[in-house]
Amino acid sequence: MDISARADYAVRALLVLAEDADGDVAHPADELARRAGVPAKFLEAILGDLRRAGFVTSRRGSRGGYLLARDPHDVTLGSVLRTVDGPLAEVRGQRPHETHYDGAAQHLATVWVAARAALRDILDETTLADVLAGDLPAHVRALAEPPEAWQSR
Amino acid sequence: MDISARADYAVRALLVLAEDADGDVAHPADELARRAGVPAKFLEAILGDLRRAGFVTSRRGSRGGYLLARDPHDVTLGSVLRTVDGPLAEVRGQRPHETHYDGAAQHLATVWVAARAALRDILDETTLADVLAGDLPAHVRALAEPPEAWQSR
DNA sequence: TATATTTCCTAGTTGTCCACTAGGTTTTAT
DNA sequence: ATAAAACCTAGTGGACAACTAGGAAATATA
Repeated sequence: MDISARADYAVRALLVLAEDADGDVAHPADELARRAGVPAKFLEAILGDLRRAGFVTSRRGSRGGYLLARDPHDVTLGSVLRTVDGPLAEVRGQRPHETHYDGAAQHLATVWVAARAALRDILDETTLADVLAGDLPAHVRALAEPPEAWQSR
Repeated sequence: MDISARADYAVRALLVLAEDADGDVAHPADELARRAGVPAKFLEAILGDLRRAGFVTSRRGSRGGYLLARDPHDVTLGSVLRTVDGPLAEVRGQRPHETHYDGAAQHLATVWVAARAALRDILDETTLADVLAGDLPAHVRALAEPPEAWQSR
C-alpha cells in the first residue's frame, strides 16, 4: 500500500474543507495549502482532479475558491484514494481478481483478493467525518489499538 | 497495495521450489523461470535478493541451482514481499506510524496504521505451504469468499 | 583435465511515473 | 478598472521499474 503525496494531500485538503463546511464561503487553494501544509501549486492541480470527480465545486474570480460538494459523512477515504491514485490494489498492473495463476501458484489470486478486501474494509468504511471527529469505525479502531500495530516490521 | 512484478515473481518462484522441496536437487534459475512463467534473467536477479535474505541457498556450477532454505510453513508472503519490495505500507515514503498530522487531519495516522494492520493480518499469516496446499487461513478465506470481493470498484 | 553448466556481478536501457514549478489566460467580485 | 482567484499547458528533474547483456568465477561430470 503506497499512499502517494497526491493522495495524502487530497485527503488533508478535503479534511480542511470539511472542517469549515458551514456556509457558503469558498476557500482558495492558497489558503487550503497553507492550512493543510502542502505545496500550493501542486494542490491546485489535485483540486482540479477532485473537482472533475465531484468531490468539490469551485468558484472562479475574486472571492472564489473551493467548496466541499458532498456531505463529509458520505465521502470515504477509499473513494478519494481511487480518484487520485487509481485502484486500491494492483498486482503487476492488473486488478487482483484478474490475475491468473496455474500450477503451484494456483491459489495466489485468492490471497491478493483477500488483501484487497481487507483494505476495502478499512478505507471504504472510513469517512471524512469519521476522521475529522476522531470517531473511527469500531473495527478500524480495533486494528489500530494494539501497540504492535504502531511498530515496524 | 502495489504488488510489483518482482514480488509476484519471487513468490511464484518460491512456490515452485516449495513444490519440489523433497530432496537435495538444486533447481537452476532457467528451470524455475520456465516453470513459474517469468523472465529468466530477471528472476536470476530476484533469486539473488532471496538468497541474501536467507530464503534460498544456491549452488554454483554444473548441477547447481537454488534450494528452499526454510520450511514452507515458516515462510510468510509478507516476509517475501518486504525483502523484495520494501515495507508493506508507506505514506509519502514514510512508514504509517511515523506520519504526523495536526489540525483537521490529526486522526489520519490511525487510519493508515489500521490499514497496514489489516494487510499484515493477511500477508503475515499466509505461508507458502498454505498457498501451495490451497488451504488458506480461515480469516483469509472468509475475506475472499464473498463474490463482491472479486469485483472491481 | 577439459567441458558444459550454472551462479554471480556489474552495468546498462528504456520507459514511466512522481512531485513539483512556471507562467500565462479566463473569470468574477468589488 | 483592478485585484483575486481558478484554470490550463507545459515543462523538469529525479527516481524507480522491468528488464537485458555479457562476462568472471565455481563446480560436477565425462
